[in-house]
Amino acid sequence: MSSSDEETPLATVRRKKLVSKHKTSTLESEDDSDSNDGKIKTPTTSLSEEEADDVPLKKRKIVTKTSVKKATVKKEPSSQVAKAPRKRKAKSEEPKFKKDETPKIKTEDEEEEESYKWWEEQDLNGEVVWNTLEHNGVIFPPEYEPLPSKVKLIYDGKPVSLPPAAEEVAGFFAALIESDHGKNPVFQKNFFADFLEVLNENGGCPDAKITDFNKCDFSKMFDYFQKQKEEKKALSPQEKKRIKQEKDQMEEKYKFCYLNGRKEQVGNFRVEPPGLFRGRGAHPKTGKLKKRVQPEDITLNLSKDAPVPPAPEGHTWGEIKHDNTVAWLAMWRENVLGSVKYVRFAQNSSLKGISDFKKFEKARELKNYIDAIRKDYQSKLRSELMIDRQLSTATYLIDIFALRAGGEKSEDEADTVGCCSLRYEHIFLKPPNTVVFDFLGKDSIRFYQEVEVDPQVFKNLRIFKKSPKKPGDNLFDRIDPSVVNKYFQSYLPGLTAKVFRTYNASKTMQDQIDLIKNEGTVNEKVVNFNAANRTVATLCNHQRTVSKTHEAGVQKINERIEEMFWKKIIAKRMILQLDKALKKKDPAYFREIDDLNKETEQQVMERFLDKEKEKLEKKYERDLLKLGYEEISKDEKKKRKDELAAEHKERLEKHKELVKTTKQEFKTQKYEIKASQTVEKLQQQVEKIELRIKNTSLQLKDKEDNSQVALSTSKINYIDPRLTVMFSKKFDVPIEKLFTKTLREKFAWAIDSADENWRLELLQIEVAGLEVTVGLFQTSGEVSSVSITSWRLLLVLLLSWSGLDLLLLVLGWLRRGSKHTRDSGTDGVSDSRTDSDTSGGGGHLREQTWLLLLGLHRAAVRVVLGRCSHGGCLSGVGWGGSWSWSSSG
DNA sequence: CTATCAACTTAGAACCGTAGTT
DNA sequence: AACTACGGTTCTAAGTTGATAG
Repeated sequence: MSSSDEETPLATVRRKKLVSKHKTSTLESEDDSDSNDGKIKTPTTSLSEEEADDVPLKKRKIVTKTSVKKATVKKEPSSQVAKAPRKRKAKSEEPKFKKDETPKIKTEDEEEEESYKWWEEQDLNGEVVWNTLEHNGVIFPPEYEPLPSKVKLIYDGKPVSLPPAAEEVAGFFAALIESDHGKNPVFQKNFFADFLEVLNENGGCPDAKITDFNKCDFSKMFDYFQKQKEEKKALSPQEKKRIKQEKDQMEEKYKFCYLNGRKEQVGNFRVEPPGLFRGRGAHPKTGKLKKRVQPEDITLNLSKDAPVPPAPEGHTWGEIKHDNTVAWLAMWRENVLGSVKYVRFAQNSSLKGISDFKKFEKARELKNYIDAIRKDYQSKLRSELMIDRQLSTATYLIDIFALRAGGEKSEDEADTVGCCSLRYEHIFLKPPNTVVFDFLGKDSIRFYQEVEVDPQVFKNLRIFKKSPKKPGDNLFDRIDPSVVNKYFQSYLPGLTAKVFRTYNASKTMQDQIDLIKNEGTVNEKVVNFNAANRTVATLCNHQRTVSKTHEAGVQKINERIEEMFWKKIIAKRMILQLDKALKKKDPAYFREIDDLNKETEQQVMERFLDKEKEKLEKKYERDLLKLGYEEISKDEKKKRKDELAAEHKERLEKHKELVKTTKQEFKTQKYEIKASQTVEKLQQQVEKIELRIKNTSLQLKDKEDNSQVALSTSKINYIDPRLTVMFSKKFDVPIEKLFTKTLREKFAWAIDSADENWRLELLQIEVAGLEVTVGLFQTSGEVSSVSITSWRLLLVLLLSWSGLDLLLLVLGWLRRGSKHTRDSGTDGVSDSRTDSDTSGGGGHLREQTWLLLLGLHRAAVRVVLGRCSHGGCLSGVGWGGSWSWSSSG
């Protein structure tokens, strides 16, 4: 599994191994034959792992890691100063500034920051992420306010006093007693242990010796919190508004920072308040106390010459840093897991935008390599080297089923897995080639899929499960994410497992959008868009727990549908009652009357009547309550009260009447028909009801479809936003219907730069009868200095270029992104940039220069495309990944 | 090497405000 | 006009990844 193996041709590797050792990690190639698939011929099989040095990465989980690293909250800031920077590029502690840029900070009234378009900038690469950074630090949560003395924890039946610090912790739990966390035994145990610790550190409980969780009754505290919530809710709108305004005002200055002199938003400027750690799934540490973060725990990161924001009264900051190679403003170490928490820039900041853009460009680039990668892993599936089999099989799973990489996890985390950490028990093999995946992935979300796989993948999985492997053992014992990623990088620098998820998600979305017909109302188009979105979410296994109210909601809708159907039937019966002859004329129309059986009808009827009555009662209650708030004399109140009561009584009488007639009608099937209800009117009514049933059913289906699938995660993280923008423009759906305000801000770069023809594909053109796909690359200095003056293909040059034998250099002007076209290259580069000027979309791309580089290499064509933006470059892609491409012609 | 860690992205739950009913 | 279901926002946990320490 050493990387040198990968570099060397297989045969060589094998020979080497065979020489050095009798048993190797090779597979007999015969095992590919159908007759003994999965079985290894030689008894001294390479697969056996009695071979201690036959490189299984490690024996899973058996060795307990000395997890004694014990999340120490370091009290000494200096211990951290000592820590060397972990990035190679940050070798020197000195902040790096681009030579010609002097840090300067713009004054506030130069408010042009709104329109800053980083995507028109030249150089988005490089290790320095900021040149100047100024900010106001962080907001701390309010100090704890002890509960009123009457609100107490009940221990063993008696109210007891607690020192404020312990009371606070008890309160954290009390607030959760009704939730799933509060009922979770692990949560309870962890909470109680930490609670006791805090209690004892603070002098203990004066009234009782608290030792038993089960003797604790938190309900009084819980009730108090509930009451407080209600009081807050009951405040007048003006009061609420005032409070909010005050809060906003005090937070205002923390919301923004100055990044390279431009005002940009800060993301999470509030320090996380203390509380109980809410680990997901079966997390061993769930319920542990997350301690209050002090200013002394916090490291600030800002420009050397930026003013250091004052620490809260009586406090000092833990440390002040000036590291401009990282993108955080403040950090602290959290005590439960010992991990670091950062204060970062907001999603709409340029820095976030840049890395988002790069992410999607990288995924787009993968498109040019995916065929080769697939071809490669297909053949590697039969490799004689165990590591190659595992590598190719893992790649298959990552590519086809969008699995995550699956890094190893420690004992004190929830037991969840991804591709490389899949274990024996996570897959079931059903011959001939069906695999059932059943495991918990990130956030303990279940991944369950029964799928058919490539026969060779099936064979390999069977080999990976072969005895003596048993439950608990890793399926992939010779690879881990770093091995897999290294393998990916041999195709394309920067290619990692997660890029596959991004790529496949965006590709799926584009394919789905391509299937949508441009017709119907805007709302219908949005529904179609969401359906496409949903296929992506399903691919990525983005789930949400079915809300507690879901079941009830569905039932409610179903009941509504039943009720509508019932009313429809009644209308039809009335029609017949008015004109019996109609039944003969149109029997189909009346057939469904028989679909409603007696029992169901009675149920529906009774439910309807009950509901009606309930409505009356509710209204009465509300009216009384409202009366209570009114500021009028007592006498007046009494009078009104009596009036309401009388009114209510009257309504109840009416209802009784309704009950009687309805039941009568049900029994006799004879209906009281008002004069206004003619056959025609009734038929109209039926139509109306039918439409309502249809709509409600659609709504129900949507609700069901969306109940378990979360669309937002894929929309935010996986689907190239330019696809959404393309959809918006092509289908004339306002972008507001597809992106919320925050998403529009986050994806401003996409909204600005994509048009209705935007595609993931990077230009297809035809050169000398060869159809070629052209990819993106990063321009080097020489190329970016080429200037171009026409939008048509300008020149075709033959020149030699670093590493490529022959190069066909095509320079062209392209209008806004590449256009996908199969039959004609020049079309792809075509005209119509005039209308883009009026569209107001993004004029800047007019300036954009496209550079196409086609490398001709023997019968194959090496293809690269450079895209330079006015002398600068947008993409972050290097040369290294160019590869042979056989023409489709 | 291997284990660990910093720094970043991705994730669902909780919370909150409001649009769309009834 | 009140209520409530819902969408949107906030919060913070849980991943990935590549560098580095030992």
